[in-house]
Amino acid sequence: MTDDARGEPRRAGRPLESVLSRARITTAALALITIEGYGGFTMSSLARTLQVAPSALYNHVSSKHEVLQWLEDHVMTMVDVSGFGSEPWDVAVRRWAWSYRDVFARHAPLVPLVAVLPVTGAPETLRMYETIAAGLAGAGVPVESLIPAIVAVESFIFGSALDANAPADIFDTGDLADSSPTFTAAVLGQDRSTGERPADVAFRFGLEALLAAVAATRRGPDA
Amino acid sequence: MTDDARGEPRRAGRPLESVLSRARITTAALALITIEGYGGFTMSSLARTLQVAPSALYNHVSSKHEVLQWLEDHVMTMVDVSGFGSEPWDVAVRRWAWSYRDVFARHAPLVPLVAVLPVTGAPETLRMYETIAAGLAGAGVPVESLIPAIVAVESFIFGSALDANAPADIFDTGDLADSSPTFTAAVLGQDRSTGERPADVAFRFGLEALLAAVAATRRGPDA
DNA sequence: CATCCGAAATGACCGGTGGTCATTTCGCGA
DNA sequence: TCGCGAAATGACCACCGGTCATTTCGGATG
Repeated sequence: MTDDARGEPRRAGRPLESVLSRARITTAALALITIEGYGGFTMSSLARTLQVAPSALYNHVSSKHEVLQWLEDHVMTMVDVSGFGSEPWDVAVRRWAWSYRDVFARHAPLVPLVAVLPVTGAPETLRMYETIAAGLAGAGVPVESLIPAIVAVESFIFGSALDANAPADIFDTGDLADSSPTFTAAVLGQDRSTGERPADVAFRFGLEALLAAVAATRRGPDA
Repeated sequence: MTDDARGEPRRAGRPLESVLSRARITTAALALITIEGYGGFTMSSLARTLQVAPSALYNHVSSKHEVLQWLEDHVMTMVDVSGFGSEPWDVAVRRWAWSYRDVFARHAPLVPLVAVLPVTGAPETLRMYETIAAGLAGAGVPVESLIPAIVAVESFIFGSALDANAPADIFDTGDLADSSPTFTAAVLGQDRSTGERPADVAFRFGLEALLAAVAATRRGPDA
């Protein structure tokens, strides 16, 4: 064959003006989900939003799962990493973690995906990881502790994001209260003096615990 | 009347007295999932396993979601709480937490359900909570700290169960390595001297951090 | 200008899903 | 003996994600 861009990165022929693209699909998906929720998010509804036949989507996307992966990577840009570089490391981590949890509490169905999604093909997610890793490394966390620390905090965040969607009466023991006296007492004995949601209290407790453990791994700026 | 001569002589005459029941459905569901995985678990396949028409299930169950909730409660009995009452509190919690994570790593699709499932109607789950609460209370954890502590540890376990299903190369930065030097170095710099899986290293790190925080809330037996 | 390439959109179509419903099948108690 | 009612049935539904042969049409080529 000649060099006329058969498989060239330069598009040989660009006949139709890209009605569909990763960015457009992702944006439309996010808009649709924000309005309708994940329950109403189907390939048909997404196509309808884009003024396109459902099957046209499959010229740009290999599966619905892939759309959700794109969406996940986009959602990750909403996580607040602004503390890194401008604040003490622990303040930055707190701001990041709370924001991270809040964002994915609003997108809980994405949690099982992001937990197993390779960073390849998720550039925004990787960008966030780089920011966190650099921030922690700069704070003196040794290289070999970086990944375990990040994964542990992240796992806690994912679980907490799911938990944040639990109904308020999740621990109502109802007519089984007799068979679980200690637990029932614990539910009743929660500190309700601050107006904080129970899920937030638990999140603070766990986050501070992890923060302390990360702090304990730190080495001074010199060797 | 065309239904006999089906190999099974006692096919007919079974309509009364519990051909289907919560226990039977749950057991069959677990067996089916153990063999086929969650991908192959449908109401049709479940009904086939039970030698019953799919619609017959709906006389005993209101939705597939409910079947999964029953299953979740049953799966909870596989979590090892044997340490409570026979071992020091921290040993008991460690055994429980590792077992809890392992069980739900094998049943990851149930994690988003159990995270928001009210304990009412999940008696086995409640039994476990009671055991944990009593164990911690007996160790001196004050009542008002019980729920936050349990929820925090549980959230961490759920997130870690999802994480345990991540592919080994999840952090492979590939051709984006240049743009994420610190993170890439961290991935390469993981301590591989022990043969432990990265997910296990992270889980240990987080669990010990939470354990230390729980220990810090303890009060002496008096007061 | 006439031609043709090929990426992208189309719409019919597929197998399978969870779920509903009118109907039938009996064991059992009156 | 007979009818009640729990339980199983099978046809049926709307909708899902996904496939495929076909059509459209902008733009590069000569």
